[in-house]
Amino acid sequence: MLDKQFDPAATEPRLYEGWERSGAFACDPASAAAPFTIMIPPPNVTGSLHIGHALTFTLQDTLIRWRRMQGRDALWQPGTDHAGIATQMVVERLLASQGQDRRGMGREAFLQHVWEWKAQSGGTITRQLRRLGASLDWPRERFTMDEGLSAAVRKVFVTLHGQGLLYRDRRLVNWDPVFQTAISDLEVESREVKGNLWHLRYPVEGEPGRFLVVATTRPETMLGDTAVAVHPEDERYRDLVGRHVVLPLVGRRIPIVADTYSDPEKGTGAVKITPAHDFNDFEVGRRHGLPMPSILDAEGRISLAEIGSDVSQHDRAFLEALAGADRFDARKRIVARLEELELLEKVEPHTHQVPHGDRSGVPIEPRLTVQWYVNAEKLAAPAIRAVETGQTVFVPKQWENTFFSWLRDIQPWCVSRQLWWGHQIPAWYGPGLEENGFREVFVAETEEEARALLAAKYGEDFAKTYEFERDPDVLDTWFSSALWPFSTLGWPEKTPEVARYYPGDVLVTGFDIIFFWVARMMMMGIHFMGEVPFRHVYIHGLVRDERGQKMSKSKGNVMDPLELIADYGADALRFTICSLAGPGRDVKLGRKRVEDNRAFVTKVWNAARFLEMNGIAADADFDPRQARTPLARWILDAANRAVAEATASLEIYRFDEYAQGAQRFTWNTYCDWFLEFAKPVLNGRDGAEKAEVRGVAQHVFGTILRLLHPVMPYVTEELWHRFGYGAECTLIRAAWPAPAEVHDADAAREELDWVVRLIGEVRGARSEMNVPPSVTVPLLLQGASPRTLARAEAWIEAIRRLGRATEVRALDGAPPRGVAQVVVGEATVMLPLAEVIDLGAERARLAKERAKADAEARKIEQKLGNADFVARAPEEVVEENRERLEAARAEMARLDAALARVAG
RNA sequence: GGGCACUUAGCUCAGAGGUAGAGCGCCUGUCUUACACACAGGUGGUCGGCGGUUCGAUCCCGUCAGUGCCCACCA
Repeated sequence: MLDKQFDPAATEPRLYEGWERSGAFACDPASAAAPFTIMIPPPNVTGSLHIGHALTFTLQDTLIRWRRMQGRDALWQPGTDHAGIATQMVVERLLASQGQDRRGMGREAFLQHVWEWKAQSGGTITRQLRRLGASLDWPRERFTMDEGLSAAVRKVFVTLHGQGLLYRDRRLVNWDPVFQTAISDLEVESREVKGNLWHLRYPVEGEPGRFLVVATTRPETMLGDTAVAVHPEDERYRDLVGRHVVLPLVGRRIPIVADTYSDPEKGTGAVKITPAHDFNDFEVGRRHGLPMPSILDAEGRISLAEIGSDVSQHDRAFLEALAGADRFDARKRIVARLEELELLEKVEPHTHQVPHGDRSGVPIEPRLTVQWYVNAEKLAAPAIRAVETGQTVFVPKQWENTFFSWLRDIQPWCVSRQLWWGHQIPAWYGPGLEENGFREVFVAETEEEARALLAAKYGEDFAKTYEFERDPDVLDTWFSSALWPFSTLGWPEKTPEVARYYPGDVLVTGFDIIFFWVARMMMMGIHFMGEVPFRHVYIHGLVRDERGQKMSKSKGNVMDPLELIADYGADALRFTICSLAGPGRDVKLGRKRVEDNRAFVTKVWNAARFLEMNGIAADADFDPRQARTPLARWILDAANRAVAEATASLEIYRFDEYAQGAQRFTWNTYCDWFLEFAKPVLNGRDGAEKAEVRGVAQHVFGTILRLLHPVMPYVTEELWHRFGYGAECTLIRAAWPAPAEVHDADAAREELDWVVRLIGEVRGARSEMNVPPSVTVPLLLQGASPRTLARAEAWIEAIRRLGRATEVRALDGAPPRGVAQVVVGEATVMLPLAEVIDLGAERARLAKERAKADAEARKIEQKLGNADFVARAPEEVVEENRERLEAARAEMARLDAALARVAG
């Protein structure tokens, strides 16, 4: 016996273990079936499952389970990401709480700690993925810092370097003063900051009392100014071009240059140029051959190292006191000092966008350093073409615009990070200098190979004793993530997996990593594999709370998927997510929604209990083609259509349509109508009809279990076994339902439609008249055709039960006094309710029905009265309207007759 | 500043050039032997404004307004 309710907490983990143990998740490289591949977007190894994960992984699992049931050789590749900065940050914080710091312990000891942390907490997210029901091929799990994946990283680095697509350059980078590392453009986010615009007076050389006023939001950078730029056509400053100002505090003599970068509309029209601390200024500096002194160190503190060996530093005491000051502190002190010197013209409040490190949350500092860059422009071109030509298609399509807009204006990708946790750059420094003044470098996959290169240049003897210094930097985490679609399959080895599972079928992810990850996988995939990494990119929205607010810790509206699973079961959460996942829409998730959908899980469970109570179990011998009763043919036909719609929806990633459609069929069609129609038959005499209804009940229930399995795997799997459709944990590999051949489905549909309409009308009238269900009455048919009477006869038991009727028969003689009446097709159905109903209310009800029909008729009359419509609209549309008009008029006539009968 | 999306019932959202829909909420009945996490019925919308195309526009085009998001030189 099934328990009164499904118990997810007890059942789900048991089933998951069963699946995993039986190898149900495993792909089969030797299979003859067509592969279907999804690469998991690898979560941070030390992370834990949040609601956004629940969304993306539910969708992926739904696809994988569905394709697996379709007989595809499904691979959902699992794995985790080392997440350089994020992980290093976590471990550093942990160490700090123990009074330790990484610099104190050194690189090796620190990395030891990170690996320990990974060993300790790295299993969390994979455990949680299991709890969600994610059917990943676990034995294939990879980690971005596995030996294999690291080999792929080295191979790619060396290859790109050899191709000239990866190189060192000295230019401004986005420097994060907290983590003290370069970060890429993507790791920078603009935040609106309320600051000031300080107007500073720079004394014009040789003209005492004359000042050139510059406006700046960053007065502290003035120490590094090496020019002032004005627009070449700006009349106000024309005479100053070519002359100099004397930089206050520092005393440096700096030129006034003409450059179109200067915008006469902005500020004062004269802009100070600090090439080492501003991206635009850097370009101006390059154009004018300006010196580029850095005045801030790695931590964003004032450094005088490059400031003034060649200048007078006429405010030497102030500057020396300033050395080592934090940039924001320095800002205050410099402003105060300039004010003292009457060099501060004015201060205006100014709100502007300031780039911040996305992890550290502090303003980034442009900093002049040597870093490794990837020539992204070269790699981007084929990636753009692949999407233009449809080799990879985004769903929804509009995300392609986003993809294009970024790639078409892509900047060199800074891939080196001054961190310890990550793939250390495979480059070793030699004794010499290169032409550009950079240290001589040997790039190779191993130190031996690098040494061989060194030997080739300097001789064996030298190479034998030379102490190599390896580049201490590591690579951007996204460098290894970009290789994920093939590195996980064993590349650069020529494995069967690489041949079989690359390219993947679909990448499922959020729009927030289109640039970080999708675009880079496209670039690397095409470059190294010669083919796009995936055919489709399905982009889903964000999970928000029920009011549409972004979830955040500070708002306190964060939902924990594991808590929801604990409270309502994984099936309920998964179903909720799927049914809300419309294309291009955020998922607005509330606890109530999950609770509501738990009711659906329960509904399926209860349908099963009903079958069980009637002794109905799986019966493989039932043949839908032999079905002859209208009820069986009708539900088989409805199931066929439900399956076809579900399949079509999943094919176009309409998870919402799939989930809602499957739910509608299960609940409204199978439970509310089919099972109700089945009850009288099941309670009746044994015989062919009863046997067929029993057969079709189990058959369609089996279809429902399969239909729902991708989205609610647990409850369906449990019932699959309990009802004998298959052995334990085998639904996961059962075949996706195929349409059954149904004998004359149209006739069955037409017949059942009539029964449903009749019962619906009768229920509606009774309910509106407030007739209690305990009162049962005969249904008297007036004007019914012989066919209708025959149908009424055939369905008498269902009509009695669901329509609260005692009998159904043709009206003979005059209608009784005090009837409620409804019109169903050609017939008027009378319910003699003289004792119970209020005639006035019945009149009002009929009048309302009549008004509806009347309005409908008028609308169509007007349309048909329009000569243009009749002449120009397609004939079938005109004909359809004529038919509808006729039907509306006929209904009105019947309602008029009904009204006449109850006229007071 | 550039771009994308959205605006349909109280709420969350489907929708098709030709009869406006679902779930939730609300109201009314019902503990009808699978299910009150249920059953039955009902209320509720000039489909954001204004133009245009069309026999016909909620749908296509233009425009305006509002909302959200992404990108973009910290004067």
